[in-house]
Amino acid sequence: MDIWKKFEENNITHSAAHHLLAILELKEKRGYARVTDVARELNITTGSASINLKSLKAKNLIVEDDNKFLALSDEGEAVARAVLMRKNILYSFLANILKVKPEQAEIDSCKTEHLISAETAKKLQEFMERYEETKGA
Amino acid sequence: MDIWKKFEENNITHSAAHHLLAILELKEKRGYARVTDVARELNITTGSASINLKSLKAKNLIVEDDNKFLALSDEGEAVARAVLMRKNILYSFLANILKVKPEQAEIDSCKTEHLISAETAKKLQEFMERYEETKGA
DNA sequence: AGCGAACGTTTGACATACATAACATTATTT
DNA sequence: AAATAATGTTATGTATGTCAAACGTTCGCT
Repeated sequence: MDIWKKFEENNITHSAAHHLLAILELKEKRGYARVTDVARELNITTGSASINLKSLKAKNLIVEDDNKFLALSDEGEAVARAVLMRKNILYSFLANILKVKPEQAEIDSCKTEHLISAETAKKLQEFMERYEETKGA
Repeated sequence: MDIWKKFEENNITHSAAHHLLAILELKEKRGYARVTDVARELNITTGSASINLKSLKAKNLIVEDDNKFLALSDEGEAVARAVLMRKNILYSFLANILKVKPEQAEIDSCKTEHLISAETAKKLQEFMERYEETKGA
């Protein structure tokens, strides 16, 4: 019933996913992530980032130390890595198999990375493995 | 720059797409579509439908006759049919090629139908045609 | 110590998209 | 014609997500 409404029923919104990804990337790239860093990374104002990150803290996806440095919780990191993996699978399928132009493949995989189900992601990956094999090195 | 922000930059929102699809379906199935019919089809209140449809009228995707019967404009129909086509391509790829469970394929294709680019849709379709051929009837 | 920059939060505004509920209008039914 | 039902619109409220601008705190430099 009401399959179309499931669009709203995501564990995570597109915006939230990218806040988590920003922290993941910042931590790996620079070792730390603050509100300002996330805002710069996402090219939004610190006001927006502050509010958005607050709700992610409330959901226990992000933790903050006494110096206001941000980190992903275990759950947050799991979510971020899952999204990242899906995006990579999608991008790879679009760019390498369908031969969609890199720029467009980037956009399309970014738009859908947080929306596809675990089942679809898994089956797409398996499909690509078989496909590469068949194509034969 | 800011590829992740392109999520918002769609011609049409998920919600709007389904309002158009509802009208398309109602017209084909019953010959007419009013605010109430759309609300029932989408399982939202008539209040919400009224407001949502108003903005689609403002964008000239929907026209209304003097009896408040709704129809898609040429542009609205083009948008609706494009979305429908993408959904069918996606569903077919997920269900028939990846063997994603029908229920899940339905959900995933519905979530992404309005997000994938024309290029990706076209190339996915071509890929499937080649794939079916290769599989050879 | 004090000044200014950087940082973070809060406020108020806007846009989308949903809900309820009250209200007006139009149709049906007796 | 009057009562009831169906239809449609218009508040009002919620939630997300953006902005700009004001505010306070904290940090660094002189």
